[in-house]
Amino acid sequence: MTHADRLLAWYDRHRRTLPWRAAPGERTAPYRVWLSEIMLQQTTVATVGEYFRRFVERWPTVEALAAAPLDDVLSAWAGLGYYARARNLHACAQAVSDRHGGRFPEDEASLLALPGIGRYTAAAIQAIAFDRPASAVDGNVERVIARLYAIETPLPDAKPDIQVRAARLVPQQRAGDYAQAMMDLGATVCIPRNPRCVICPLMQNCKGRKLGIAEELPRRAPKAEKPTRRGLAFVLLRKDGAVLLRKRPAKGLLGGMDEVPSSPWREGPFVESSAMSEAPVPARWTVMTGLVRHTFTHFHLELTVARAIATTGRLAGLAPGTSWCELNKLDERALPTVMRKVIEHAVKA
DNA sequence: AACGCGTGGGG
DNA sequence: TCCCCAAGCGT
Repeated sequence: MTHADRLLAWYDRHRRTLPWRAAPGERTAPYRVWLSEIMLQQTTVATVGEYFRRFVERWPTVEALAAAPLDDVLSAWAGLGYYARARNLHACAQAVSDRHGGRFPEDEASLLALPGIGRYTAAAIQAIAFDRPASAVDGNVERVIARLYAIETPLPDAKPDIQVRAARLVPQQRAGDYAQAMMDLGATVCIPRNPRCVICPLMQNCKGRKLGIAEELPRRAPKAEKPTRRGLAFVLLRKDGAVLLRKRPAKGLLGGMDEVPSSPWREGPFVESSAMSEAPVPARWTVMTGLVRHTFTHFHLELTVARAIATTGRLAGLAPGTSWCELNKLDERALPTVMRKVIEHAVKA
């Protein structure tokens, strides 16, 4: 019995039902495979579920998604993080509609040419949507392979070796099930801490287990410490319960998303009086007690929050790119989580 | 080829 | 409270 046979037999018994997963023996439509894979990049299954359902209900086809305004896509994506994914998702939908007549290509080169589709996602789409024997190596598979072969080289240096070994195991038959089985194994059995080796279908083959070092693998290069940036966020409220928002630049951190105005976020000591000079409008700003803390990929953020009530006279001439949004309609806006926390902090206190 | 890029849950 | 890390990609 080969590695793939053992894994597929396990998968047939333990296959999970997921929103994007077709019934046994059937294929998920390429649009759904693609959409779920983009959402699942660096994001947990539990988080993605509801977003996936909302997206496919609102945009049932790639052409519908391509026809949507980018801002609608960003709003629907709000909270999922890594917002470049949403921008690329939209661009990719348009490319598939325009270049490929609304059908996803099956070959690796064409897939890799689409925005937001890299090595892993191209392989996952080939395998899951088209049952082609492509090797999809994500973080789960890296862990499984590193343990299976007791690869002691730390990531990311071990990646080429892992890629080669993973590719050698891919079966010609049931490639889609195999790809999902490897990821499921990593997500439910060969987990980062306290791996459940005793129920693992590959236990007999696992060199890491034999050596007693499975849980320590994969080793990783030490990561850099995160600096802390600080700033002052301005929540301007209208008496009827609306808040002033502005649009962030199209690229970079939270690119294309909405935010409340704020002073620049900088490392080092926070000087409230100088930050206050960045206020979007002259008003009686009240500095709230407490801080809003948020951690991004590469830095911690501590925002002090100032609040003011807008007087009707100065509402008209606000800077371009700014707009009012009623507090009960914030869900419809492209507000990242950090900004929801800021507004909540300002309103509830 | 490093680095920039979000967020939430678990230990 | 903190650290880890998750179905990675673009530059």
